[in-house]
Amino acid sequence: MRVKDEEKQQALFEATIKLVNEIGFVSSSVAKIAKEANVSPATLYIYHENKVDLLVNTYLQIKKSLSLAILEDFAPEVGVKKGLKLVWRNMFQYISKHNDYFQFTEQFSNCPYASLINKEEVDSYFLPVLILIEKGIKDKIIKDIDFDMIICFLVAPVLHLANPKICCNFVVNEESINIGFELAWDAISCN
Amino acid sequence: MRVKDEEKQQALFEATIKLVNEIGFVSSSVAKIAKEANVSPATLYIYHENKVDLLVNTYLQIKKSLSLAILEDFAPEVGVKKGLKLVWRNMFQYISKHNDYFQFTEQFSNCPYASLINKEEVDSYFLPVLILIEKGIKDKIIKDIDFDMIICFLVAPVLHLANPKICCNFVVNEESINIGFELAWDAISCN
Amino acid sequence: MRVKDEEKQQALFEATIKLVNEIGFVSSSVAKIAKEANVSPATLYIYHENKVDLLVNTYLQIKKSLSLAILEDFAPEVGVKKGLKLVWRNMFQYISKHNDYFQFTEQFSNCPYASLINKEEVDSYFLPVLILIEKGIKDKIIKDIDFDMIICFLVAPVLHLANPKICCNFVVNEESINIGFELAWDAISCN
Amino acid sequence: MRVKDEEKQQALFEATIKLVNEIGFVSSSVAKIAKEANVSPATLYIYHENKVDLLVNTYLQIKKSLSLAILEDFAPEVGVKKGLKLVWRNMFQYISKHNDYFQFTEQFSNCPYASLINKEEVDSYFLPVLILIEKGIKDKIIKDIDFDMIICFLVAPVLHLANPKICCNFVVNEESINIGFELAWDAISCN
DNA sequence: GATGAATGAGTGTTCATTCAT
DNA sequence: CATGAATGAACACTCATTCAT
Repeated sequence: MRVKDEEKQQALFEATIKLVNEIGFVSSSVAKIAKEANVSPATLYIYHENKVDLLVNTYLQIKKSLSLAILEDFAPEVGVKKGLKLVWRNMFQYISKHNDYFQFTEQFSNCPYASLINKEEVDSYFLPVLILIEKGIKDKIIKDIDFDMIICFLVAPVLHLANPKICCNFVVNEESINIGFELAWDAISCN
Repeated sequence: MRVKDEEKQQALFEATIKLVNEIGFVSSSVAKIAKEANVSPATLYIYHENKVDLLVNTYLQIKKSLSLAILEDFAPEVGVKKGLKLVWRNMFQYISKHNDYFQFTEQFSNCPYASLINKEEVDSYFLPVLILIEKGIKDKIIKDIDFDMIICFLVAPVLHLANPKICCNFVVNEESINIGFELAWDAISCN
Repeated sequence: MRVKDEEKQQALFEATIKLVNEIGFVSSSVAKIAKEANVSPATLYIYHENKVDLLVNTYLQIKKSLSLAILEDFAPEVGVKKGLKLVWRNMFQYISKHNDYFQFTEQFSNCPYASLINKEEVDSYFLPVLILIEKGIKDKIIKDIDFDMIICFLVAPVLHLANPKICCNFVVNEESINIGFELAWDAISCN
Repeated sequence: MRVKDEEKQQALFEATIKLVNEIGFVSSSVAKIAKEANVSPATLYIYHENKVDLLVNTYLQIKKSLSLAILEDFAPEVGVKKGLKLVWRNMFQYISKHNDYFQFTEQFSNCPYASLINKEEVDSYFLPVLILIEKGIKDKIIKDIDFDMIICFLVAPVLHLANPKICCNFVVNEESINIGFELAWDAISCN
């Protein structure tokens, strides 16, 4: 993989996301993606080993940018609840702004290529949040239960609400974001 | 004249679910599905108009059977919390038992074919639960907020926890089911 | 071939002609023809050995009916010119009335199945006309040249003019039929 | 980057003509044509949008080459009869030489794809001949009747006589060509 | 580095025909 | 006699990938 033209690289990512969202994995052929990116199919293979590699790399790049967005202005010092609330709001805002990225990852997460992802590495992007939760548990602010369970009530509702395919009526605004967080907080916090 | 063979129909459904789970939508060709079902590719087209029709019908059948399982022993008279708890437990048990069905629907829900589903019809399968929640709101047992939000905290965590691709460590047992429900209940109930 | 229901037989012929004209040989499958004739594909095979047999039989039936139409009111006694003129007019009238039959035979004559036809048998349907022409040659009313050449100037123009695919503007009426015959007669007669 | 191979293009045309003549439109599959042309089926689609496009383009190329052959040495100055006689002879010679091309167009003209051809454009190839005929009519050398009728007696007999499927006994030589033309001329000329 | 041509293997689908009733 | 179910083979076409330039 000889990297040269950053623009082509980016055009390929965007073409991939756009096409997969519009016509799905099944119909998104290399030829179509290359055309959408104004690039020859052969060129695509300079930047990615093969088709699966392209998809995986696209996924990883999105996850990376998501983690950056989520941790924007994040400061553990403000306390557990305030910290998590910021993360919660950042997630909603990122997803609202980049709904196409989000749709892509949702599709990708549920397809067999997902198993090619190094989950631990992706998780590490979000480490500061995990540390804050652990602190919350230790300080008896958050219920002392299985970690997956906590994450579940913090993440799953966001993905559910923000997914227009599932919640087509849900409106994302400051108020609904706050209400949502209060429910999540009621679920995981000690009383 | 021969008569349509119910066994073939069923074999097709099972082959579809198995293959889609194992190799994904992209690689699940009609030829492979037919072979897995011990049926000629041409025969598949007697039972389904085309490949998409096969996938959609498979999805609908699963959703139907899920709704039946969820509502087993359901009796609104037992009260809001107990009623919802039963539903919650039924969901976990169904998903544990039929993890392959569940995986299929998760993939399907996030692929473009999902838009071909009449969502209202599918929702209607679960109507009794919706009515119980509405009663809970009216009786001030459940928070008076957007309906989607309530559903979200009741459904999304189940799908999240039960999905081995996401929560590979989570163990489904009587205790973890109960804990999960208590969190969900804390989220949606009036204190 | 066990013949029983004359109606089904006829329905099959008409369905074949209609479909071949509308969508061509290539797309006219046995299944479609059977459906058009309100008959099961399997039933078709009671009346015809296979698909080619169906097409050939359809062609032969049309040729037979054409020969009957052409020879209607034919009487060699009226003389060579009057006799041929009647035949000429009968041809135009038959083709105008049964343009779908005609289109079918034109397509069929130019496809490889045509070689399966016993040309001599078909020609024999039109024997009286051939005899009249021979008489015309003997009586020095018609030019004494190759027989094929005579037939050619009597038949080819009709097929050409009556074919809406070639002569889309040509109008078939009493006057144009007469003019056409005069040209043909000028061509073949001893001035 | 490789460059489009003119040889492949030509091989495809010839394979198409050969196969369609030998086994007909119905049996001439893309796979067979590609094999005959020593080319991958996929390659065929680089040169032609689809199968119909291949057939249409083949037809058009033949018509173009026919028009060039017909107008070879054509000079309106030699007069109407001599001019048309040259065209008549050129047609016979071209058809004799390229009987396979001719057979293909005969089949094509009578199949439903024919409607995809821009007839006016094809006609324009032969414009000089049409102009000569018009001059003949104006000069009262040719009968003043419907144009289609004139064309019919000039063209249909050639196609008829030259078609070995119809006139299997007819021998094309200088004498028979002349005799044929005299008949045609007797038909259309003002005696 | 970048490309369009080229391809064998595969796609979803339909085919002519036969089978079991 | 009549049928719809059933099928292996074939269909037109597209695929991910490589090649020659």
